[in-house]
Amino acid sequence: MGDYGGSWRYAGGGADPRRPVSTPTKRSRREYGDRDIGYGARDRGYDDRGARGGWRDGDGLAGGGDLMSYGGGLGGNDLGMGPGLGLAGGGVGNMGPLSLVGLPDEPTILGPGGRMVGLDGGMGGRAGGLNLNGVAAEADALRGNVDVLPPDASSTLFVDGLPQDCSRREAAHIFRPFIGFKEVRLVHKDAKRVNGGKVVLCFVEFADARCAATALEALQGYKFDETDHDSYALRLTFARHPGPRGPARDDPYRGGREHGDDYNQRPRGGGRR
DNA sequence: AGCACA
Repeated sequence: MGDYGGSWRYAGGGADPRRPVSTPTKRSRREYGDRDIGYGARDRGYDDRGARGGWRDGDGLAGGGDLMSYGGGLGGNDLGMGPGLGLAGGGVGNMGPLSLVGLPDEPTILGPGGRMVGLDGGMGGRAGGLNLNGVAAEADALRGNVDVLPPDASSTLFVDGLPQDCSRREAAHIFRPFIGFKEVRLVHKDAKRVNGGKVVLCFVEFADARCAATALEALQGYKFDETDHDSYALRLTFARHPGPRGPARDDPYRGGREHGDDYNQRPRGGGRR
């Protein structure tokens, strides 16, 4: 591992100085590549509903970002790059003098700065930025893929399958960890079957459709009570009629776009602050 | 499948 960082530019003491710098970008790209983020691609593998891991990673690192909703892996890679580059930067700095001595006639090595010093300084100050940019670009590309939400996506989730004795607090507890979570509204209704008794429905409000989608994905099939007879499994869908409290005034992704969502056009100026 | 609150 160390050899990699050290040889960032001049592999093995300048064995092949002309060799272009091989950035770690490749590796990360590959990782991005086999990331399975297609929305609703598969049929609910609850097992990977390591939801837990999923949203913690992505959302936690996203930092301002509902944008990263689906990007559980993005954050990770992002972080991975950071340290790596830092090392590289350091390597360059240390190697600078050596390289100069060893290969005085290889200007390209010096890079845009034309001077080792310049390059070094540049790396120090900008390394993060540069590479972050690179990552960001890839993230953007990915995001294009991630953006795909079902036509009926909205910022409100409709949750069914909660136990009758589920409290609002209990329900909220499940959704609170997700980025963009706003509130949960429980509704007690009579079951279709007369014998059925009550059924608890739940509407969960998120900042935007993507946040909602993330939670939906993660919690789909969530077993509320593992020990129970049929072990309640949550069923989540997007609410037909996005909430009154308005899908967050700052929600640009509200509701299905390619959908004649006239009902989505309700006044959102609720003024809830 | 089952969708309420304003």
